[in-house]
Amino acid sequence: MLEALYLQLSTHDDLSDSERSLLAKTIGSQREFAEGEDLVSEGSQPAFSTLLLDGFAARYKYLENGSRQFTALHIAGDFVDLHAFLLKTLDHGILALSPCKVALADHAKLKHITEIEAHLTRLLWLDTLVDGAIHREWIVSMGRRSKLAHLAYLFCELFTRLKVVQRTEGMSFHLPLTQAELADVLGLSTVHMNRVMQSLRRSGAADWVQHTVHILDWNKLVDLADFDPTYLSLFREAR
Amino acid sequence: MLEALYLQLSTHDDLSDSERSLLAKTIGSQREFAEGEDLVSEGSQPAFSTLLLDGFAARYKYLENGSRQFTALHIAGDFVDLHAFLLKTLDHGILALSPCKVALADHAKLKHITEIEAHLTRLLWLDTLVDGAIHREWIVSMGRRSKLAHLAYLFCELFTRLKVVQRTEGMSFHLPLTQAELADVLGLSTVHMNRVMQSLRRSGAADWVQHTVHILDWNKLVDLADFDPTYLSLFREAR
DNA sequence: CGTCGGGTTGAGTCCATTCAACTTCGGTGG
DNA sequence: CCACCGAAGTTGAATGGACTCAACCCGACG
Repeated sequence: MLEALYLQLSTHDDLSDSERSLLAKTIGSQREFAEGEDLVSEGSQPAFSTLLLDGFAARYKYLENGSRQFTALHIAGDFVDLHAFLLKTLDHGILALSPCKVALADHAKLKHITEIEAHLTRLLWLDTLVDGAIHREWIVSMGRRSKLAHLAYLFCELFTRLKVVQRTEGMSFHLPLTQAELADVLGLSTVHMNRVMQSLRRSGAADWVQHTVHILDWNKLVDLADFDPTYLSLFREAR
Repeated sequence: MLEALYLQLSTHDDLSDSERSLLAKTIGSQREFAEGEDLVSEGSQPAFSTLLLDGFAARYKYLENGSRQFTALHIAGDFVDLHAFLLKTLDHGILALSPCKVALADHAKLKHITEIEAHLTRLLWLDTLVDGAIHREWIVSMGRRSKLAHLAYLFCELFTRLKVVQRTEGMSFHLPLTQAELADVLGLSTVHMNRVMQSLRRSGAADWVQHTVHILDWNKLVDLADFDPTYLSLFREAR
């Protein structure tokens, strides 16, 4: 059940059997959410953190004027609100973009891990640090990349992350969003999102049909995006 | 010497004397950097983390086309690359925007803290989580706020953070950047940065002369920015 | 006194937005 | 069975925002 989490953590460093079983004991009840439901709502102070077992979810924030911005996309194996364990109050909501299966980890048990298992604590900490590294890349994309490059970058990142948790098929992956939702990732209007997508299609680097992204020319896509996966820390090292 | 760090950490939760002295023992040599120098260079694998004691610094990333984006601004008391302790390889550089005084914390000693002091570990972890929360707000600003609102937001954030470490004077604070550097924060051209700044001045909410920001009407600035400081976790709570 | 970095201004172009219309497709009820 | 409906995608036209390029101002400094 926790395979995807194990895959993610063990990409960064060795994960011992005792650590795996401690994690398993920390994870409590399982739950399912329908597409469009909030996994966690804005401003809440949950007593547990949510581990995404399957599906796609997004962190979002609404502004006064009603516009919405996604600040992160989450996939299987992501601890979508591990940070709430210490932040206490969640400053954003988390939305299921597809049907989602999740498991809940009690904050008290997470705290217990920090008391007795320093190495596992560091791995969980690292998990939130990679999250931050992804945020930084998004900032770079929004500030200085062209919209086409930003989109290409997003596809590179998602493909790389999904591959870690074995959710790719060849050079394709499932991406069950609408163009309007993607627009809220890139900070675009839906109309322009549509045009940027057409421009990516015309480039021949990738395509997106029936909720599936097909990468037609990886090198071209990486080149368009100026993509460098270093920030994902995908190498095993003592932490 | 570590006053600013203590001020920041104790904003989130009580910081005991023994924790303070452990931190003090962790911090090694002090160093000074001139404006324009790199505190840490991109792609490096430092064996220590850098605590900013005084001055302004920025994390930056260059793209292939030569454009630059700042992904964070750092002030006194910020552990500018605490995350490098676990990420190992730094995916970005850190630049001194003013003369900077820093202190270095050996990674081995930080690791030692995680082995013996769970509560302090959580506070340091939290420090990096607040960092992430700030990133998220920047993403929202870049994606969905108007440029004027984005600038107003930045001033609100900086004022709030600087107040914690007692670097404000009344409703003013020192901000030793050029407009070109601010443009690299907001993701704008220098020309447009200049025009947005004029627009902010005309609004009467704030002004920026001789490297000093004067907040003339806090409520109006907050309103322009749609600013809510929750994400900075500025309340003391058991963590 | 000349130079240089930083700030400011104007003009022209291109990018992204809004608004509105139209298509396609799957679902649903008469 | 098919007519209708709504959600998602696509297109066109007009507006306004942001960029580039270029010029110019100004104060600090050698």
